[in-house]
Amino acid sequence: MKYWLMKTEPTTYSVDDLANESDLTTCWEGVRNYQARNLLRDEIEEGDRVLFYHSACKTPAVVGLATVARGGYPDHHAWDKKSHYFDPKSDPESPTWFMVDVKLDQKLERPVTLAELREEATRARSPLSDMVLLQKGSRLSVQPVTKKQFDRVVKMSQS
DNA sequence: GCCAACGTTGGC
DNA sequence: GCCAACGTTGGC
Repeated sequence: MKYWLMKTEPTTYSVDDLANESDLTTCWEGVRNYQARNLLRDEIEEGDRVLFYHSACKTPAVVGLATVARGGYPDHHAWDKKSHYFDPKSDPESPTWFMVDVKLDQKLERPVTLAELREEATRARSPLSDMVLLQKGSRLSVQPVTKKQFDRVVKMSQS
């Protein structure tokens, strides 16, 4: 099992939106970055765990835990001309873009803010010290986290 | 709203 | 293949 962090802008799609889905599940469509695409297509599998992160908002934070409900499959929005995510270069015969399904396990009791993550990362031997999210210039919308990082973030949400 | 960092595009 | 211009991300 692997661990990931997925970013979403809450004004576009928030953890509450996911909580309001009838089956607590949504497809993670619209990723249009090749590095993230490769993860979605090749690495992310059913059962993997996800930190659900709110970005580009007043208080960026990990706000929920989710599980991958379906591994990588073609993002059909790419060839829907009416979709915001339409991409004329993506061919249904050989899809360019992929997505996964994620299911919400729980909203965190307490969001773990980016500021707290940064602070924790400065502590000696913190598992967060090499967290991708905290690296300068990092803006991958789907990124790997280690089990230790995942567990630490969960623990921070409980204290 | 600003701006640094990064990714993509396209002329050459 | 280089690189300038442009677009996007996302913290602050």
